[in-house]
Amino acid sequence: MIRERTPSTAVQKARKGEETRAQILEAAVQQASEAGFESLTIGTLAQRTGLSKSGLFAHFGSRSDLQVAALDEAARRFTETVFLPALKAPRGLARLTAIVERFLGWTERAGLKGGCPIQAASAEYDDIPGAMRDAVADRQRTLARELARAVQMTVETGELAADTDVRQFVFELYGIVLAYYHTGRLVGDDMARARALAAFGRLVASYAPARPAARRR
Amino acid sequence: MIRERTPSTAVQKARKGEETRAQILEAAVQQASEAGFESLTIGTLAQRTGLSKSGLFAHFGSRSDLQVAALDEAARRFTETVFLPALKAPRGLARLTAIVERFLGWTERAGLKGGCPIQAASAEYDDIPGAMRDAVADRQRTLARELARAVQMTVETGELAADTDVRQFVFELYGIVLAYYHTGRLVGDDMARARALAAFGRLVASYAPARPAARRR
DNA sequence: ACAGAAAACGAACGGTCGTACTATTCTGCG
DNA sequence: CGCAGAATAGTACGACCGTTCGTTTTCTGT
Repeated sequence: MIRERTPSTAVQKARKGEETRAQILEAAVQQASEAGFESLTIGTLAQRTGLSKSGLFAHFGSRSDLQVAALDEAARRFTETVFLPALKAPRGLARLTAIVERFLGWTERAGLKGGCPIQAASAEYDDIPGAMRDAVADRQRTLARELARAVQMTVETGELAADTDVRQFVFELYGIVLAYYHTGRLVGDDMARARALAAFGRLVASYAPARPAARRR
Repeated sequence: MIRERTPSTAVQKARKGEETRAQILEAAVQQASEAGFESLTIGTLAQRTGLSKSGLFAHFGSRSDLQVAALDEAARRFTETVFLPALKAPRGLARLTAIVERFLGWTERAGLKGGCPIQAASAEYDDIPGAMRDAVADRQRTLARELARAVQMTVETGELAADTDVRQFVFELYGIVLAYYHTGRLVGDDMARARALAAFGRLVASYAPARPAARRR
């Protein structure tokens, strides 16, 4: 992976092939964001990257592998854009709120022009067995687990009721995010974001502890 | 298929062509439910219905028209399966609850094997200008309006707070439905349904009037 | 029963799809 | 510099795509 001759630049140079591969994935994620993973076609992508069909194809064993790789790349960016920065906030409600705020419209922050690729993949391959469905189901499980962890911590800081059903909370939280993505194109992003944040506030309030405990620390 | 002149049955027989067209749309909606509208291909559909490609094609001017027709048919079934029966419940919370209960898993009740076609279309064509996007956006607006009407009635019966932000309520309600569809394939339909109904109960409770008013009538 | 209309068919089109194969060009190390 | 191996290009393939068109079959109204 890491490669270097003279480390003149901060970023380590990969071998040429990996660099090209990264460029392809960049284009692929962009395309998937705009028109779904089913629109990831070898020819279109080759044209977009300036490669020949066969040259591009050689980087992945098959179209399916390319799609999965693009999904992985999208997930990597999601983590990088949403979760990692939110870890700087103190655990508990602050961090959970940071996650939600970054979750809403993360694609824009990540430079994607369309919607959330992971959600797109989820909708596209829900009922179609294959490598893509397996990959996307795996990603969704990971996401749910990480959200649950953040919620659990918020319970532990006393900012949510001790008897909070964490999975139920995550379910409702994810619903808000989905509604946000769904509504965005219809009523404008700002409005959708405001509605989503309001909904999140109401959700937190409805799970508030009986007698608000002092926050730890 | 079946054909007759004398109207011995209650249902008036359409001309042969319209009957075939209906069969095609039946197959198309089924297919869209299972694998999305982008999977609606002339060849596949012809094979499914036992028609020739050109024979099928003649019923619609283009693939795009076929897709839109399939979406319209799906929407018709949605109304038939979800809204119309719920109108029998008295206006207010009872009717709203009936709508939600029928909304969850309506595809199964309508005989579809996959997910909700309308939601699939929504995800697929969000960012792709064209006839399909226009059609699906229109459907979504109609749906939001009808949900808002049911919620508004519930406010008027005093079962929701008088200062309820109806659009916000619909936003959150729709999020629950989306989360249900999204979670269903991951954790099983029963579990997802239970979570969705619990979330709906919590949503209603969180918008409860300050001092619960007596229900009208 | 028959004529005219409607419906369905069959073949063909130019394209694009994913994927093999081989050939060429480039890159990085000794 | 030269050479091995990686990276990319080129070409060809069979399959399917949506669509067109002319023909044939089936229906329908009288």
